[in-house]
Amino acid sequence: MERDTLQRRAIREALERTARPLAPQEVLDEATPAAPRLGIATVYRTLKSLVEEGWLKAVELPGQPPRYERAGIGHHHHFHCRACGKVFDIDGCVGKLQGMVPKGFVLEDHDVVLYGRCDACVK
Amino acid sequence: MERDTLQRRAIREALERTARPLAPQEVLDEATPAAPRLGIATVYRTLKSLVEEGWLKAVELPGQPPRYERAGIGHHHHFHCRACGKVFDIDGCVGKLQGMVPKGFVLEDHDVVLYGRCDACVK
DNA sequence: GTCGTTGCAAAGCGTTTGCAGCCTA
DNA sequence: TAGGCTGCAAACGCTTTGCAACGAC
Repeated sequence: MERDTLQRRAIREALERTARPLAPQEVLDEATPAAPRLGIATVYRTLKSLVEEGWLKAVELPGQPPRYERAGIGHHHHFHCRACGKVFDIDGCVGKLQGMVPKGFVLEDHDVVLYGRCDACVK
Repeated sequence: MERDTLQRRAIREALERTARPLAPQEVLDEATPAAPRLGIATVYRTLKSLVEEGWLKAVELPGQPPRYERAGIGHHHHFHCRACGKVFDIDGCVGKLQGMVPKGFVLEDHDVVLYGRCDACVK
């Protein structure tokens, strides 16, 4: 069913090697050295199947193309650098969200996205 | 410079009439009755200029097409109902965000999106 | 009459899909 | 060898742009 190919190995390794969420194009760039003729279509197909498999998680940010990171790293949020466009994982979580919900509404989940400059871009 | 045309009046009125953020296609649907030959290109162009003008604000939600709402209603966040898909404005704001930022990073802004069911869908 | 504005169609851009050939199991 | 996997190119959906006609001032 799930075959072990050079391309999938390269894509998985690219995602394991990088600690931050990657966009499809970034995955292609990271994986191409290990799988030279890799195409963007294969990246999209592989990312989709890895998400369905539960190995990957899609990270959706407002106004941004989806990015992907390894699943199972626990509840966290994201920091989006306005200078370089990279997305970083943020530990910790805000509180008092329940109090913001209007009467009669049921709160099930939440997203927090921080914007600014990463340490590399501040310099 | 800024001319007063039937199309712009129709688009502005559609956005004033509706209390929630509207997607471009929703704006077209709302404004077409008042401006019959209105095209989607004009909607995009007008929304863009209304944003630049400061009259409108783009509302970007993760994985969603951009929506637009009137600017100047103050800092707030959004509640996205998973049942009906509508987006509601939420007053109030979380705290302690600065403490979540990694060392060396500069925090400039943030987004909070709440997910759940609105009062109408809970019933 | 000038020139900003509009509608249409074509072009972009990121993502998905069809298909013939390739390669894993 | 069978059938899943891949690369290429075409198809897609949404947004932007080029252009000639239109209409506000």
